[in-house]
Amino acid sequence: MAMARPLDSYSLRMYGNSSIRRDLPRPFEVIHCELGHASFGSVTSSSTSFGSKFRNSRAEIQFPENPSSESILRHGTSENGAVIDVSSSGKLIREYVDDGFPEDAIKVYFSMLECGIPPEEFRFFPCLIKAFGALSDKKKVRQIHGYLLKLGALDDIYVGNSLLDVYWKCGVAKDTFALFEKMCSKDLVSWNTMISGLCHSGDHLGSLRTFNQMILEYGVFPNRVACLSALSSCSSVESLFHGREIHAYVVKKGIGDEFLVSKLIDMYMKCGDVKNAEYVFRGIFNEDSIRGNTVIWNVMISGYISNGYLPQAVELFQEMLVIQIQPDFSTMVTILDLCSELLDLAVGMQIHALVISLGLDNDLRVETALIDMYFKCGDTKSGLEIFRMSQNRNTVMWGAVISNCVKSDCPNEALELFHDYIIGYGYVDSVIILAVLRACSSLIIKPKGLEVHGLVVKSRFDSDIFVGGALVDVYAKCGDMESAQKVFDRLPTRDLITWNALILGYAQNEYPNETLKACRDMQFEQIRPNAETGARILSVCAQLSAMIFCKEVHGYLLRQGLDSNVLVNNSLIAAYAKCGDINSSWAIFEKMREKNEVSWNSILRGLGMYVHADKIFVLFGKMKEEGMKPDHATFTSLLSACSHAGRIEEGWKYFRSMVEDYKLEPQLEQYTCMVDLLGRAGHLKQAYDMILMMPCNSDDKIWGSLLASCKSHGDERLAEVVANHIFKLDPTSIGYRVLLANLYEEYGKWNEVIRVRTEIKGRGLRKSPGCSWIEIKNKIHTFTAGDRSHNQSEEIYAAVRNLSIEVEKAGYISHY
DNA sequence: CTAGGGTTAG
Repeated sequence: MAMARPLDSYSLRMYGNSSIRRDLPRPFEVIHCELGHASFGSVTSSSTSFGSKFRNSRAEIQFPENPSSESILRHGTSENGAVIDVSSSGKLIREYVDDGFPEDAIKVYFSMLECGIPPEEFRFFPCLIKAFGALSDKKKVRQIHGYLLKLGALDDIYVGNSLLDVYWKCGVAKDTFALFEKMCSKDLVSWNTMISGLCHSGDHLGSLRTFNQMILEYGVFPNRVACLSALSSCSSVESLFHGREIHAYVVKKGIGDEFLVSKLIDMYMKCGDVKNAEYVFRGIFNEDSIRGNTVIWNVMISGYISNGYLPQAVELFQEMLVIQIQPDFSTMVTILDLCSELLDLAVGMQIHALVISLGLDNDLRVETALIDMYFKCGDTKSGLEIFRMSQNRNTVMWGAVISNCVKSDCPNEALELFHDYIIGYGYVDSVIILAVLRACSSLIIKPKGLEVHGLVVKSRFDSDIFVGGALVDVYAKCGDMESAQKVFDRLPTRDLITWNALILGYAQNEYPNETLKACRDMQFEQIRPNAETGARILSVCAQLSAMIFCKEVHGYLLRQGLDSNVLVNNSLIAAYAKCGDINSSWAIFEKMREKNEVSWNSILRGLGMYVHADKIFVLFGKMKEEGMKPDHATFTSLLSACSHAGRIEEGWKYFRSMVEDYKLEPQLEQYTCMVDLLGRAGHLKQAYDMILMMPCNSDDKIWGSLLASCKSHGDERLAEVVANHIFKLDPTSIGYRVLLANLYEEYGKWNEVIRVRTEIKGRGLRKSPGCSWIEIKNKIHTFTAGDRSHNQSEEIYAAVRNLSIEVEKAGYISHY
């Protein structure tokens, strides 16, 4: 993705703030004359001088058409008396261009002309063209192009080739092609300029096409320069076919120097052909001159890493040290990346020691890689320490530390660092802004999000889809879908990530209709959802127990060809079970060709709500047979099945097995299942002791389960104790107070009933009424007790009365 | 006088 960068000192120099060097020999006294952005000087002279001509010419360079009257002289004289000749101005121009002062170089040329030297004497046009190119102003390049055309200088192949190159560097591919077509003679350099220009401009296929055209249509055979560019293009488009052809050609011609060798290895690695990369690499052991080339080793190691050959990368690095190839900063950066990948802190620390002994610990890039390594290997403290001690921080290093803090689940730390950063720098880049937005999202802090949003707009990142997606996510997490939609609508383009952020926002905030609409709109834009989109929407379907929603999403995912995805199917199993359609869950489970642990856990959990416990136990046996490893979720499913069926014996068996056979430390969830199981079976004291003895903190759910058991087994004394535990955890708890009151009521403890009910009133607590809903034509209609707001409520209540009569006729006896 | 150079920090 394209990243906006603040202007650096280089570009500042290019635009406006032209620096004129004083330390180089300056034979001419210079006056300034405005010319577009850049300023030019010209020799002090009469009003008829050429300098005054381009002052009036609306930022156009006016090249002198006729030499001035005195120009019969071969050698001009400047005002301070220095003799100027063509060759000394040429040398000066070259010097200025090489040192990065193109404006001064151009001034020298004009001065030369003003001194009466005719342009046709000049033989440094390629250098002058380079100077124009360095101004990064395509208009000025076109002007010198026209000027040279008039002079007839374009017949010179050097001049043409230089112009080609400069056009590429100014990013005007169209003009380059036009010139290339018109050039009457093309040599290898012309072709190479085109091939490498295409390569650098990102048109790798065009680059390879030109390479082939040169050989096949024009019979020009490539040299090593052409091969280097073409190999770069092969790497980028991963064209192993072309790469191998070039490899063969290089071998046949015997032009394999160290640059070509490393490019070839790089090409094979980028194409995923590790075997051939190794083959080329082994060749260097026969060539003493290039065996010690560090870069080749670096390319080889980083190639191994990017192809996932981590042990080989380690081995090669060790070999490199053994045969004493000098590692450089790039080796260190690459190896630190390897440590991060391996999550090997011990080796990372050894590399840190090596970095210090090599004296590379002050290298900004190495320091940044060290910070990254420590964070990724889980040593946040050391990562921060290196950052704090670093003498040479830059935006990349700040980005490394801030984004790693967010990834390491320290969003507060990240926001503090960001605060320090922004005070010192005043601008942000996209990596930092993304990290900060993620921190806001995970902390759900909207004010900070709004502040960063302001910064996003100010820094002109508001049309960046990555940043936009992160902003949508922040607003969605904070529940402000209106703002999320606004940000989304303003994005110039949307991709899967941004759509996902919006859809999940609607889903998580329980807007099923908007969620589905967004899914349809995404489809309309021809963007296909990925498995994660599907899984996350389905988890919302499950949360909402919304059957129609679930079916529609299922159909949608089917049409998108995601029905064979494990993640999607696991979510479908859970969602259908939650919506009460266990048959669909089972059908999906049976049809799945690829199942993982989560698939088994989902179906066990789903079935646990509906079928006989024995079936669950059998299924668990099958799960083990298929080599699946039970985890906490598996045991939660098993234990809750035992609890529903009152199977104490099996409950204890699985609980013990979890600890002993699978070395899984029971969590609150599993303890809750056991307390529920014991309580339902009337082992109230045992259940109570279990809560007190378990190593984790209790919550209202585990106590609530026991309270319900106390109610059904009529132990009002324990109920009081249990209830007090709940009220201590949640003083405003209303549901459990009602449960307690009902318990006393059932056993005729009227004084206690009054006490609890008075407390409820005194605390101003109100129980939110129960609620049910039904889906009709993609709309969810909700109903609460006594609600008459629905416009068909009369008919609805009439239907309810009729149903009640029918139910009683059928023999149902209501408890109330 | 003109083309080109490998790995490479968030």
